Order: sequence, then C-alpha cells, then structure tokens
Amino acid sequence: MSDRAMHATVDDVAALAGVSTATVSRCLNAPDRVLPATRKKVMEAIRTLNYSPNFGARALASRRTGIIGAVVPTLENAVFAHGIDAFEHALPEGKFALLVASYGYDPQREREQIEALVARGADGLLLVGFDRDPAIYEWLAIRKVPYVLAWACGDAHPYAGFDNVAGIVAMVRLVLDLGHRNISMLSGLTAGNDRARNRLEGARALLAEKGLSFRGVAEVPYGLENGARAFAELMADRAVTAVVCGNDVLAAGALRAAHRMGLRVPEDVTITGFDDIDIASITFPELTTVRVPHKRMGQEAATLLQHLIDRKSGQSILLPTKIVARGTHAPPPSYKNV
Amino acid sequence: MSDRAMHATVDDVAALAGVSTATVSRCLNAPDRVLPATRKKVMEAIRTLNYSPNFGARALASRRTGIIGAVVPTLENAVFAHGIDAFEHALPEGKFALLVASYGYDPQREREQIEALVARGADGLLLVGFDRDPAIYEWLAIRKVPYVLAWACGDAHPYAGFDNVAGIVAMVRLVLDLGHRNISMLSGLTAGNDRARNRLEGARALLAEKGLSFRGVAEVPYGLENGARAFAELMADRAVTAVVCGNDVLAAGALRAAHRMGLRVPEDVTITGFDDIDIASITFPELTTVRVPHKRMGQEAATLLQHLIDRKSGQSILLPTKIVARGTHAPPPSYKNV
DNA sequence: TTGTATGCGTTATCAC
DNA sequence: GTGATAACGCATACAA
Repeated sequence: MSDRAMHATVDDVAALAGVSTATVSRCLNAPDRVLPATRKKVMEAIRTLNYSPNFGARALASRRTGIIGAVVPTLENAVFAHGIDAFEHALPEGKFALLVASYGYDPQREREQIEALVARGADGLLLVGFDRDPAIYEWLAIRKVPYVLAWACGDAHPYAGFDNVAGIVAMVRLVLDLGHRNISMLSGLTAGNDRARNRLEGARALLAEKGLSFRGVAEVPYGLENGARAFAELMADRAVTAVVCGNDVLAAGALRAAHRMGLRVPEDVTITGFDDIDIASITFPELTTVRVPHKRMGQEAATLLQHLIDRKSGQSILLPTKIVARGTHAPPPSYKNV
Repeated sequence: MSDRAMHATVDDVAALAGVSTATVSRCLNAPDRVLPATRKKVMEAIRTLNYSPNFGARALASRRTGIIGAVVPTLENAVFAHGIDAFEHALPEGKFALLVASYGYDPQREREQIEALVARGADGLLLVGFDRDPAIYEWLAIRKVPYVLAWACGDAHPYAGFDNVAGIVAMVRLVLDLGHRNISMLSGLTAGNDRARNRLEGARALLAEKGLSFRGVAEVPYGLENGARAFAELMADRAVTAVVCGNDVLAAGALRAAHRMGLRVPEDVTITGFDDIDIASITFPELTTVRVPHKRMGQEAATLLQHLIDRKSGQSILLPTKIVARGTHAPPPSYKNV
C-alpha cells in the first residue's frame, strides 16, 4: 500500500487480491474477460481499500475521458436548460459525464468555451445551431473531435434538430389565414444566431410570397423586459393587428406589455410565440406558439453523438415542429365589425 | 515531431523552441518564472505547432483537473438553471470548467452522480441543500473533496445560501396580516429535500405560534400540472382563502387552476409563491412571492468553493430573501363584506 | 485467462 | 532562469 493515508492505486488492489495490475484493470473495463472467481477477489479488494481509479491516469492511458461537452448560449433560457437536461439523461449512466459551458450569445466566447472543453479532454461536443466561424469547424476536424449540432438543421454537419423556417412559416400562415395583413415581428438578435435569423427570414419570405411585408420589425436581446419594451414600440403603429415573436419569452414580455397598455389579447392584437416552453401555458391568455420537441431532441442528440464518438455511422435527425393553438390568436379587430 | 499528424507534445514544442520541456511547462503554468525572450520563443512554437496540453497527462502529473462538479435536482427548474449559470460565470475564465449532473430528486441517483463526478476528477463540488446520507459527507471527507452547499443554510457544512424558514415565515406573516385565517399550503415533496421541508415546517411553526394550523396541506412533485391539480383539491375546502405555495411553479399551476375554476385572484383567493423566477412576473396577475438571490448565490458559491479548493479560509455566506408583493395577495373575501 | 513490461504527456524536484 | 529526470496511475500489446 502506498504510504500515508493516500488513495489506493491499482498496485495496492493487485497486491491485496493477489493478482496483477492488468487483471485489476480488466475487472474494471472488461469484466467478462476475467474469471468470476478472480473478479470477486479483486472487487472485494477494491471495496476494502476504498479504491477508485485515478481519472488523469485513466485518461492519459486510454486516450479518452468519458466527458462530453455542451456549449449553449445560456442556461437561463429554458429551451437550453431542458434540452441539456434531456441530453444528460440520455447519456449512458456511468460512461459519460456532461461538461456544460455557456457563452451568453457572444460568438467569441463560444469559441473560447469550445476550445476550453476540448482542452479539458471532451470526447465529443454538443453545439447549438450552425452559425459559426468556419475556422472552428476546421479546428474541430483537425482535433478529430466529434460534434452534434442541435436546435437547427442543415446538411453541412451532423445534427439533431428541427427546421426553424418551417416552424415560423406554419405560424405566419395561421396568422394570415385569420385575416391579418398588418403584421409585425418581434425577433431575437439575429447576428451569429441562425435560429433567430431563420425564423425572421422564414417569416419574411412567406409574406413576400403573398405580396406582403412586415409593418415593423424589432430585433432585441433575449429577455422579458426587452420583449415588453419592443412590443410597445411596435404597437406605436396603430395599424398593427398581430405581432409574431421569435420566441416565447419575447412573446410573454409582449403579452405583459399589452396588459399594461390596456390592449386586450387576442381581441385587440394577436401575439404568437415559438418554442412552447413552460411559460407559454402560464400566461393569460395562454400563448399560441410553435412546439419544439426539446426533450426528444436532447435524447436524439445524445444518441447521435455517441455513435460518432464510437466511430459508428450516425444519421442526422430532423424533428417536426407543431403549432399549438391556444389563446392569443384571433382574427383582426376589423373583421369583427364587418 | 511525433510521427504522423498526431497532436504535438511538450517535446515537440521544446525541440522547436530550442528549450527543455520544463521550460515549456513553466511558460504555461508560471509565465513569470521564465525570461520574456524565451517565453516568446516558446509561445511561438506553441502556436505554429498548434499545441495544446494533454488533459489527462496534466491531471495525472499535477493532481488537479480544473473541473468543478455541480449536482442539482434538475435543470428543468429555472432556479437551478439560473444558479448554475451564475455559478459558471463566476468561475475564472480558463481555470475551471463546470461538470453538471442532475438527479431528478432521487437521493440514490444523487449519490451516484456525486461519485461519478469525483471519479471524473472534480476538484470541488457544488451541491444543493444539506439533506443527504452522512456516509456521503464522510466519503467526501476521506477523498478530501471540497464542496459548497447552496439553496439552504446550516452550520454543519460550508454553504452559500439562504434561510428557507425565514423566507416562508415572512410570507406567511404577510398573509396573516392581511387577515387570512383559513390557509392551506401547497408544498413540494419534502422527502430528502430540506428546502421544501423547511418551507413547509417553517410555515407550520409560525401558524402554531399563533395558535393556528393549516386547513389543508398538499405535497406534490415539482411541476405546473401537479400544482394545478393539488390546488383544485385544496380548494375543495371552500373555507380556504389563501394558498401558500412552496415554489413559483406550483403557484403558477395553482393560478392557472384558479382561472379555470372561475376563481378570481386575489379577490376570491390569495396565492403566494417562492423563488421569484421569471414566471412569477408573467402570470396574471403577477405573483406575490419570495425573492431569492439566485444569481448572487451562484457567484458567492463559486468564490467560496475556489477558496476551499485552494485550501484558503472560506466563510459560509447567508444571503437575505425578500418579499416581493405583486398582484396575487389581498385580504380574505369576508373582510370585504364587513 | 492471466501476467509482464512499456508507453501515455505533464509536472515537479532537483541540480546547475 | 534553465535543464535533466523521476514520478504520476493506468491501459494494453504481447507473452505465457
């Protein structure tokens, strides 16, 4: 046994069990390659010595850490918190651990976080969206670090996600079908954020197709207050009868602003969200929004990433979104007077 | 240079820079202990070789990983998502990375997660609350793994948190002062959860002190639906004029149920929350709740844990909670008829 | 099935 | 300030 009250090592265990260190190692990493009898001896020695393998040594020798990194804009956004939670649950119990880093929507910081995780020995990465400096993808390729992108889709990289354009198009179509023609959009910041950008541009494209365009567009950072403030500005244009929001938090902020402005929803104005997070069913009235399968996405991403890590074939997966029609949509006011 | 297109090692860098590996190592870990001139040479070699230190080797030799583990009940609860987010931001940029694990409020799984993180070489741990098998604390002590507890307070362990009892007591006092006497409590599950238990028992104790007791008590798992359902059951007792909830999500669920039951809030029934997460200001009316400084707590926890890891003195810190009086409280209906 | 011996890439302890 | 060199603890070809 090593002197002092230090941690036991394989050597200690091997000595106590009367086997070689190789056998001890096998008991831990490939139990079926050792006789049940000797395995029993070894496991007993492990228990009595209170042994647990040294992480650094294991990583150094095996060239893998069992650590998976996830780099998200922020955990404050329920969308990512839930996705990460599901992702983590889908990781095999003892095999992997999840290293989480956030970058506050700052591309430069995202890059640093990615590098930090790889430096920490991450076996694979979960990233959000496709938008990032090509140099990052090259760097990842050189390092041979597998990754999966989520919350979006595309064919340039492996992903488990959904089509933001399809989602917003379905929603705008609903609003148009209700009869709205004076529509504004309350979007999240689109710079370096393909999810926000696709939602905004997707909506814009559909309108253009119908020969229409937005009455107004606001681009604001994530946050309740930002949504509320921007909504007030958008509604300064009294012609507007519907405000399509890029995410549920902005929509919730808009809804709160509407209440405070004395506007009735949906009688006076239609407000729609995107994501269908918890708050969407807490607002009053409950929010009409686009449901995204965050949970399932997290699971699928975990599965795909493991395949890539094991060098097995991995198939990107596109999940469907769905309109959840609740209480914040209605025909425009003018229709009621017809 | 190592053969193939493998990653460069210290040896490669040392060779290219014309120095020893020791000097390369120093440049990375104690730059001031090397002459600016040689440092420049080394850094250049590092850049051209695209070198980055091997994590396992570093951990093995230095006996520290720079990884900090956080074990929370779930990331789905905004309280923990925000706290973790703040905690992570407060960690020195390149020095530490955060390993996150969740256990879905299952004590057995929490234990496994703690062990997994320690096995992954975590230099320190962030845990939630005090309630857990003493064996875990002993195990941690043997392994000499520093930890900080949050979202609660106590003198048995280092913590950065707040007093759940004081928080709920202030709230119940407010409700009592409004004139309510027929109060029910909608609590989270208290088994193995000292935060929920302290909130429930703290409230109960205050009532007892006033010679009162709850009309009814419901204990339900975290979740909007659970809150809604339990609220409906609690209100089956028509005498109840106030429902104190153990957290904001349960309160939001209760509020939604109230709407659907045709109850006016706060005219017909007072509903209060705890935590002051985002949803508290999205409900209609906005929720009267207990504000907890999640962000500050995350930061303080990070600071304290780093001190403990560096074997410096660390002082537990108790953060204050505060009543946020918004729109869901009012005197009981009977008062209006007086 | 089990044991032997070597390599993994850094850090740290010495001398110089 | 810098250089040689010995740990660090485990995994894994290879041999038996």
